[in-house]
Amino acid sequence: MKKKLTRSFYARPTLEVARDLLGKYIVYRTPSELFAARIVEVEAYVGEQDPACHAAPGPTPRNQIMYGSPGFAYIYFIYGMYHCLNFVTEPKGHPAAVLLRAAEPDEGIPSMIERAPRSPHRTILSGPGKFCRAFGLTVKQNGLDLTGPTLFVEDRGEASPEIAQSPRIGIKNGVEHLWRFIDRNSEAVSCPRTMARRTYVRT
DNA sequence: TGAATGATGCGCT
DNA sequence: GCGCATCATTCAT
Repeated sequence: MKKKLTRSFYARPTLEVARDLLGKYIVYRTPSELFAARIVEVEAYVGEQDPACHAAPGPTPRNQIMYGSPGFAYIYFIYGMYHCLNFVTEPKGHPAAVLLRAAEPDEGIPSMIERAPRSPHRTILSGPGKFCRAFGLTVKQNGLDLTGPTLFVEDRGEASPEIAQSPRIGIKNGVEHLWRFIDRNSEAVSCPRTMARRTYVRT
C-alpha cells in the first residue's frame, strides 16, 4: 500500500514531522527516470528562534519558501558544489523545515551510480549533498509542491523504525538541541561515529 | 581513527 | 569579504 503524504502531514510541529518521515520513501519522477529511497536520517530547523535555521536572520529572498505553505521543497546551494533538500513544515508564516540527510536507495540505482561511480550502494545517499547529487536535484527544483506528481514522500505501510537522536551536523549554534533523527538500525546514516545510537528515543 | 584541507559559488553584512 | 545545514582526500598518530 503506497500513500502519498498530504499537506496536513507537513503542517504539524517540525519535530513531529521529522520523526515521522523516518521509514517513509522519497520519490522523484522525471519524464525519463524514477528515483525512490527509504528515508533514514533527517534534521529539524525550527523558525527564526533557531539560530541554525536559515530563517534566523528573518525573511530574505533565499529563505522565502520556508515562510510559505507547508509541503513544498526548499532546495539550496552550498559550499560551491552541493545542494540540500528540505521539506517545508508548519503553517504559513512559520519558517521551518526538515533537512533530508540520508536514505537507502530503492529505485533508480543505476543512475545514482553513474553520478557517483565510486560509492557503494550503502553510502551513495548517506549525506545531504550526496543525496541531491544522486537524485539530480538542484535549485531548479526549489519550490516544488510535495503533494504534486514530481517530488513527494510515500508511506508504504512500514512500521515506524527505532529512532535515535543527536545534535545536528555541521552547525555551530544550536548544538544543544538533539534535532537530528536517525533510524537506529540503518547502515546508511551519515557520520556513523557520532554516537547517536546512544540516545535512544522510542520504537 | 581522527584532524586538516581544498574545491567552489552564492547570500548576506 | 566572510562564512557556509558538504565531501573526498591527504596526512598524522
